[in-house]
Amino acid sequence: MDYLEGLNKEQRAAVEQMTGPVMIIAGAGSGKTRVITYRVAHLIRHGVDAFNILVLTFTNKAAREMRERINHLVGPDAKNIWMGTFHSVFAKLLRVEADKIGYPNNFTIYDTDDSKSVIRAILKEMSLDDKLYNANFVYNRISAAKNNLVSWQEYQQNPQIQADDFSSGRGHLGKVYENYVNRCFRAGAMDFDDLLFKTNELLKNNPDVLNKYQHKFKYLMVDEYQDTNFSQYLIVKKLAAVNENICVVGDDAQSIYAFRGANIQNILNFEKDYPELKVFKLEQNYRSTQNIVNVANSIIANNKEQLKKHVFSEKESGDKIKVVRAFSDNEEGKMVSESIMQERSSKGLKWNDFAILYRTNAQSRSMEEGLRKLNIPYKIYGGLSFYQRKEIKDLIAYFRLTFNPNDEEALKRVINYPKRGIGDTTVDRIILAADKHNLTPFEVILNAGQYLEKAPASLHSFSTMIQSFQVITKNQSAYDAALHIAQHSGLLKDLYEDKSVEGLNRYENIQELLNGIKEFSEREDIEEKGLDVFMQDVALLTNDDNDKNKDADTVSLMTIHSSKGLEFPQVYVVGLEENLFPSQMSLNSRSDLEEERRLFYVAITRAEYKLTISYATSRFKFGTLISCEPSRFLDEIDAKYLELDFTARPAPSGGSSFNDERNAWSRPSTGGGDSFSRPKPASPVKTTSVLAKAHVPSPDFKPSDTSNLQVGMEVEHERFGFGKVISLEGNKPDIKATIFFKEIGQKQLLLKFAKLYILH
DNA sequence: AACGAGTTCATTTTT
DNA sequence: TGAACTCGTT
Repeated sequence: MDYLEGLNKEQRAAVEQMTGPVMIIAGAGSGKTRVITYRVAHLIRHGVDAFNILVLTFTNKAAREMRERINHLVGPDAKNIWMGTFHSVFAKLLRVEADKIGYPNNFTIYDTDDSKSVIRAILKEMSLDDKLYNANFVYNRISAAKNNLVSWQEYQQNPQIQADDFSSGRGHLGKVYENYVNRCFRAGAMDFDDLLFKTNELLKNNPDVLNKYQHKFKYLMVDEYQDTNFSQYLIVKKLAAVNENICVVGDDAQSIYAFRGANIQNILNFEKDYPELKVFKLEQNYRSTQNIVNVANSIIANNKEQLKKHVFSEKESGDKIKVVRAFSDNEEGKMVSESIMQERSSKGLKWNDFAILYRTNAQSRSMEEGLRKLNIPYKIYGGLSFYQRKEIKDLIAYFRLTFNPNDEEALKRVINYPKRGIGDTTVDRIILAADKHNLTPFEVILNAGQYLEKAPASLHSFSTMIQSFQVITKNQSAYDAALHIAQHSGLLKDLYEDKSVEGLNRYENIQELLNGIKEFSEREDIEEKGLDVFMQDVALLTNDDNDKNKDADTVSLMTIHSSKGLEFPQVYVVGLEENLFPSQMSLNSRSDLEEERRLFYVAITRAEYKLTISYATSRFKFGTLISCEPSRFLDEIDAKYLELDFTARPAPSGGSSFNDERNAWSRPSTGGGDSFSRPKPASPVKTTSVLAKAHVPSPDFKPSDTSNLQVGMEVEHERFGFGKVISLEGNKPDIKATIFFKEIGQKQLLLKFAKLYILH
């Protein structure tokens, strides 16, 4: 068992505890992934069948990484382990068992945009105030309900929830929830939360199914357990109920997804659920210097809710943490870039050794600018992923529609893109008819003549096209089918004809997707490689699937959230300002603020030996310059670990004690004192439209019937004023009139739209 | 039906 | 700043 040699005592004990309920509390940098992968390897070496192991992670990346490492330890057997994110594993399971819950097994997975779009449509149909019923708000509310396994029926019956909704004037939320669920069901679609919600439903209502998977998954492991929500918690609990070989790994200090329903209580519940529980604490940090670990500890000590543990490092104490102040977000980017440039050359490092971490994606811009100016290669992780780009979603919508014509969001997306003369009015009529006859929109289109008053021929050719795609996908490889659809939908041509820079880019992205599909169809390691199989994973893929130049030497830029689990020799955490980090949204409750603090903890503990923190005293937000206060988190760090670098601007007269430094955090003295206080002019000059100086129509202005309009007549136009008809051309409804207006000159107007009052 | 100009509004984090 | 939506013109 040579591989056990590389583990410390606690790690090894955790690995060797193969049966029964196990909880591993793993401090940052304590070798958590190592323990999980070794533990899996250990199980397999002790005769556990890989088919009986289920490993659940939070991100695709973690799953991939783990699979690679396990593969390395145990060889090809690794591929028989069920390993993946909660969402992907249970999506797979649901596809097998779909019929038990009345879903087709080719169900579509709606992403957040799709879900919100459905909600918007419902709100519109119910004519609810879209301020009060903001789609984002409604989505989050429904999502929270699902994550807590509250069905729409329960939602509507729960007095507490109803009281809440009524008191906030949103008494219809329960009905919206109901309609949303039904609409998704009709479309054969599940949203992200459904993948877990429906799994619970499935396991609850089908004892035989539950039994089957309880015996299949004899050994369960859950990574990042602190990030699980109630829905996930319950699935795990149910699956583990027979064998109770369940091992969860987590760190309460790194719980940063409560906003998405994650519940720290799950760790506490865990102890209650399994009295036999064995707990292992991994407290030695192998990643960072003592200074960094100490700073992290001093930050997290401000949180009330946490499990007791003592993370320590035996590495050297290392450099102090550098704090940099800039006077603007752009300067912050510049200073960080210069620092990276300098560190790299003086220490002979690679770009790879650096990461810039920020709270919000929007902050990447000023960083990018700084890096670009110095020609520093960088890569942004996260942000909007490849699969979220419009053109990619468009093509994928065609694929989706081909496999599931009931997919309403896909339908709405492509029915008139590229333009084929099926406008909003027609689409509205289709949906209306679908509601009325209890059909799916696609079924209405198929029988347009029967259900619609007037059915444009374009509808028929559209449905014929989709049906032809269905035939193609049955008979051709994923790549050939995808290419065929891209071409025959007209999408490729439409993009090709757009010669703008962005258009070119979009075209290339489509090519890239097609290449990805080609690679997929040529894979040796899987049996089924139809386009439908490719599609099953797409909705769950995120940022870094097509990571071609993974090994390129670049500086990494990402949000702190997506940095979890990673490490870099040198880390820059930027934007340490009140209302940004901690985020404005977190200031209302203690628990939200504590989550921000844990986020800061995560950021700090990414660094191996050098950590730089920066903030700006002013920054652009929503296009306007605002002045910023340094973050309260800075005050929470013991000053003895810090090295202030305020060289960019003269610091105010230097106080020597730490408390005096509170002033030093603040704005550098840029001469006149509060130069940032009111950058806005007193009068917010409202952009008065051109209408301001337009013609004011006569008080009794009303449009005349213009069907008998003649050349030479004098007319009044609501905005263009008085004029004379010069000529008339065209026929039937498209008559175009050339009119000379006194005030603004000659204009051409289409009579069917123009509102004209005939004077004589 | 399609397009363009203007307006409003929101920005935390991700499967 | 920008995406998403509305409104008016062709």
